Amino acid sequence: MTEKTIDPIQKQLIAARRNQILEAAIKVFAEKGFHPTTIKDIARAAGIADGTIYNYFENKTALMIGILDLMNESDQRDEDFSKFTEIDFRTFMKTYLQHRLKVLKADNFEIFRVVISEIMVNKELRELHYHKIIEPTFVMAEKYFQLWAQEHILKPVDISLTMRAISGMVLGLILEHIMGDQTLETRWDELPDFLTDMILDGIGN
Amino acid sequence: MTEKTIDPIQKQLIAARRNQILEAAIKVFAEKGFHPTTIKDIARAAGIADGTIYNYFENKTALMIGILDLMNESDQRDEDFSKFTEIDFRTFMKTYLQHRLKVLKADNFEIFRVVISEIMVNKELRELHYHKIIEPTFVMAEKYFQLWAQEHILKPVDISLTMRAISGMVLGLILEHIMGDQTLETRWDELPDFLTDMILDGIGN
Amino acid sequence: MTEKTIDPIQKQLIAARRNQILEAAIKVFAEKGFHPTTIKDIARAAGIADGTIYNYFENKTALMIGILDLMNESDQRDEDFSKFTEIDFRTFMKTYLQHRLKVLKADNFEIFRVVISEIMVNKELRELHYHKIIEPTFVMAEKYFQLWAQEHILKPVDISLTMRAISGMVLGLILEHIMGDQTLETRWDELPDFLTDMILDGIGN
Amino acid sequence: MTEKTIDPIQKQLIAARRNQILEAAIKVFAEKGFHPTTIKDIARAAGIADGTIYNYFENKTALMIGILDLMNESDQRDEDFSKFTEIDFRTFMKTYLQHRLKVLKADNFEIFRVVISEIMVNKELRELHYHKIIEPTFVMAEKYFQLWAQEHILKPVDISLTMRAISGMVLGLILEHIMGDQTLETRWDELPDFLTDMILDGIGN
DNA sequence: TATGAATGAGCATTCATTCAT
DNA sequence: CATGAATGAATGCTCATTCAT
Repeated sequence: MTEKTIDPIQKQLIAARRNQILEAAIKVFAEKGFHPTTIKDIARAAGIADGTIYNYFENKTALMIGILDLMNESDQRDEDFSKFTEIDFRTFMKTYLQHRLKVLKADNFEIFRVVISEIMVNKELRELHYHKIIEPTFVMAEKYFQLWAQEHILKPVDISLTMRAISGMVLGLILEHIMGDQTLETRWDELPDFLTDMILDGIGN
Repeated sequence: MTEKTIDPIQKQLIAARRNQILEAAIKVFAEKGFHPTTIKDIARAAGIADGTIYNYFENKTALMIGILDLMNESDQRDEDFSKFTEIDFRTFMKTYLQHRLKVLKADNFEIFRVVISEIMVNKELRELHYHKIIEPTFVMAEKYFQLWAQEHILKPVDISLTMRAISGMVLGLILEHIMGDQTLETRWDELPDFLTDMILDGIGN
Repeated sequence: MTEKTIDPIQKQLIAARRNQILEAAIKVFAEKGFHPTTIKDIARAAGIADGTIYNYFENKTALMIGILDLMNESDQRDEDFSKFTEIDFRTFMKTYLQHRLKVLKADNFEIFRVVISEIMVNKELRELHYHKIIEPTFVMAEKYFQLWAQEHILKPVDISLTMRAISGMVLGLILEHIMGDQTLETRWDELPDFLTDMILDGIGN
Repeated sequence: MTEKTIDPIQKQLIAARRNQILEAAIKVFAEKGFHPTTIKDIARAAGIADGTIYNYFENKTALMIGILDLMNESDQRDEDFSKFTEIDFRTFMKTYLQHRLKVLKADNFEIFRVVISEIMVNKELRELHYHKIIEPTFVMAEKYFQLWAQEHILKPVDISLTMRAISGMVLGLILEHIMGDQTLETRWDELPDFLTDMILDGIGN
């Protein structure tokens, strides 16, 4: 009997409540991990009732998906390769790495650990993550690499594998950091410069 | 009054039973993941009673630790850097990468996913893994890198970060593969050669 | 933003549900004993789900504590020594013993057995019982005994030990009854008179 | 095929092993209580294998029965009323109470707690205890009380209830001690004299 | 829409007892 | 008779989810 008018104010309220819940979920997941966290934990952290969460998310996994979307959005908000076509490749690389490695600073350290862990093990999350984050990134990056290759800024390398190697290196370093490596924790800020040189010049004599 | 001699036959029986259980655990964890797997699942897969598992492992997490040890052992059995000091660095790098990337072929694909996921999120496992696997590897590798640096086979790079970047790259590529990247699955065998060139020569012109 | 006012109706509902569960627990504990009784037994007897019990009691032991509290409350409701100061001591003694020994009649026979048994063996229950029931009783009784001693109604006996001897006698007789003594079961109602004479006059010539 | 000759040496060995097990059981039960103690605990304490216990005792409850028998035996070894007929009643009472209250000193404090607790709740133990310990004691004691009554050492009281009141008082005081009463713990040794006077002379003026 | 009490399936773990060696 | 590995039934407790109010 209720009209299905799309009330924009309603929409905003819903979005606000969703965010409130997601922020609470991020906080608690980061502290306790995905499995040990209960819906009650999240509800308490959000200052609402357990049941209310189910008005905005289908189930516990949907919260993870929501968090993933949030991360994705913030990535896309930040990421803008277009301005880099003009500047030189070394500067681009440094800036890109700086940006990618910065996510681990501040508070998102722990939630990253939890999200990646769950992605690895949950097929639904994994596919979502791949299609909404990994794949588009590769597709877009490929265009730039082709451009740079054409302009002989890069060697005529295999772009597809190169991209995967570089992004893999970033991911792997983040993981090593997450795993507790002290060296990386101490020297994290040196990485953008160091990696850029290594990627562009190699380590062999 | 019978002496508590350590019966070698007993020892073998115990080791055999432990392996029987661990193999069952690997099989079921790989299929269903760590959390969704029940002790009953593992017992059934091993053809024994639930309780028997607890004669050999303190709890469910101890099974993960056992699997980690197994992987570690098989790594150490395979790994022998000593023969490499003589041959040239490019060959070494290819061989090393071949070896490291090979683990994902065969059946250990899925269990890898599960083990890494759990390591990320379980402090006990994480620390164990770091101290028994990561750290020793870095310590040993560092010696070789220093040697190569002295002989000017390498540029005078920062060894500590270089090692972490390379191993991170391997780890990251494995993860990207695990995450479902089709390109990596198809072209996995090209990686040793490709990565070696990239690491030694860089991609910049 | 809604105030967390303590809704009196909520409070009553909670109290009602607690009592419902406790009554079921008393019933089943009395029939089967504490250890042999399962949470499922109690839930079934209360006509609710297993999990619901844990919304009102932290664990199985907390049910015992709840029962103890219930007994304590009913004791305190009944017990009123104040009216006795005026009347003669012999009458007081008879009335007191009548009251104390009455608890074993009606249905509380079996639950008493179970509760005392568990108190003896569970430190938490034991200390709770001592501080909430035994100790206050002794403190209050001591005042009356001192009064009677001052008025030379009593011999100048050691009040502290006297109280313990009398209450011990009551407890011991209850236990002997519980243990299955037929004589006590048959002649239970004679005890108040009999014990009063014995305590006041002694049995020696 | 084995001969059923009653080998007296065999018999002694069996008795020795039984006692070894019972002593271990007493030790561990006293420490941890009946239910929390496992057969493995007892086996370890006795320095034998789990299964061996089942060659001497049918099940865990049979161990309790064995302990009860042991206590009973030691009681009967100590108890000899015959020498008391000659001496005066007051001395008899003191000696009897001294003996009965002494059991709580030394180590049998904790095991007493556990045994009584289990007797209260286990029908088999309860009936055994009543018929093998309580009843015979009452029967024997009744004879002496009748003698003393005939000789006008006692008032013409109801012997049956008197006995139960006195033994109940002893039991009750033991329980109050067990429950943690500090006064009784401190002044335990005063009880025989105090109780004797109270029982013989009463507390009323 | 918000609530939070009720639900009940689900699971790790324990442990008395058995029995082949 | 001694052993102790194997058994598997049994259970307290958790928690995602539902739904009446």
